[in-house]
Amino acid sequence: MLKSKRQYHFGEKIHLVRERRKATLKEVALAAGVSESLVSQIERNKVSPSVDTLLSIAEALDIDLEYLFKDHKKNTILNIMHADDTDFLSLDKVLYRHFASIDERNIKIEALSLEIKPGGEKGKIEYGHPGFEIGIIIEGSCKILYGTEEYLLNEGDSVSFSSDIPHILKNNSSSILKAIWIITPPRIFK
Amino acid sequence: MLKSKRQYHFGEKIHLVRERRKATLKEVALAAGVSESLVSQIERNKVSPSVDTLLSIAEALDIDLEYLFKDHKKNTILNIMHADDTDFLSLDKVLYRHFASIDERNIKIEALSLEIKPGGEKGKIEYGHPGFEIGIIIEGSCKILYGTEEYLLNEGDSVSFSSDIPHILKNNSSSILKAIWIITPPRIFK
DNA sequence: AACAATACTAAAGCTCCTTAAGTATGTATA
DNA sequence: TATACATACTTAAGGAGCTTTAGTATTGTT
Repeated sequence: MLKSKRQYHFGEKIHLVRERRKATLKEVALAAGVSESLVSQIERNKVSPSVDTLLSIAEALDIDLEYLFKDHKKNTILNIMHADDTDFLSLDKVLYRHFASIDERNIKIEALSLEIKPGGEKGKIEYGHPGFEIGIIIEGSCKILYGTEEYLLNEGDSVSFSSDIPHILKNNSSSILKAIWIITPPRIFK
Repeated sequence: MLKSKRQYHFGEKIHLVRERRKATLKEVALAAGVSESLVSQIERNKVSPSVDTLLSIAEALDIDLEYLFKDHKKNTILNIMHADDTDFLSLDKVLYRHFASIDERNIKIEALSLEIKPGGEKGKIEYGHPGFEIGIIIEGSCKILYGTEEYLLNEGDSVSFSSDIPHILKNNSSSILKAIWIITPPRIFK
């Protein structure tokens, strides 16, 4: 039987994060409960660590697991979208306006502006979807139905929730509602 | 020396998926390139597999890594913060106002409102920090310095960037700047 | 009963992991 | 300058435990 080729390498990633955190091998080893030497060997891909070891180190360095396991080509640079050339999607009484989004390290976040005219609503009460959302009311007021609950939100209020419970945002007032919505993972725009 | 306590158990999850797929130990072992015996031991938590082994098996069974590693004690509920009882932090000419944040499934996101008075600035040009940010200008205008570059942002503009390059936000105008800022991982509030 | 198929167990081999010692660099002291 | 000391990381050898091979147990089929 031939030697097994190691498929997965985490060394560079761990080393990079450790450098950014300005942590020493000793510190990481202590926090992870393993030896300093082992961390060094792993960073240089001398060994393929056990799961327990890898996860302990990831925890010690506060590394997101998905970052470890996905190939990711970085070099994210600054990205500006000006107000007049943002994508937008208008349906019925709701205007979605796409802002910036993050799609790195498998962290996918989307921020968008949301305008709902009086009588309009966003979302469907029938089903939820996996993910999380944050909403910030910039102007106006609205009601949010979350599962069987119902809440009133006014200007300056914010809300965060797990999307897998059905949720719906209703503008029953007589003025327009403006809000910023943050969604992960992105759903509206691809 | 005492036995090391194993922190992470995947046995049940792997076993469950294998049953659902109606696959035998032998089939999985073959596809993963490991022995049948090993798969059996892992499913019964007799051993803590190496990363290579675990990932090979996960691949063979087409298991989503997130499913393997996340604790699913999900009971996130909706969380509302009203405008008048949000935390805030005021320093010099900058007002931070904490909004909602997400801290689930290893996704940590923080949204906050940012107000910078004329002449004020946020960030330090000396160093960056790991993470990503999204900014949306609600009112006013400002300049953003990113590495060696400099950009002008007006009302309605948005910006997204990797935080590990030094960045600074300056309000050189004569009116207040209001913005929504989204940060991951959170830094300002713990 | 005989046979095959699947799952589990025991012992031997191989890899990870630790301990201990080593190198390299920088800093302080005489 | 020389010496001593401290910090950060690497290397080597032995022990712990993952992994394989081989064998046993259980179940179902003809």
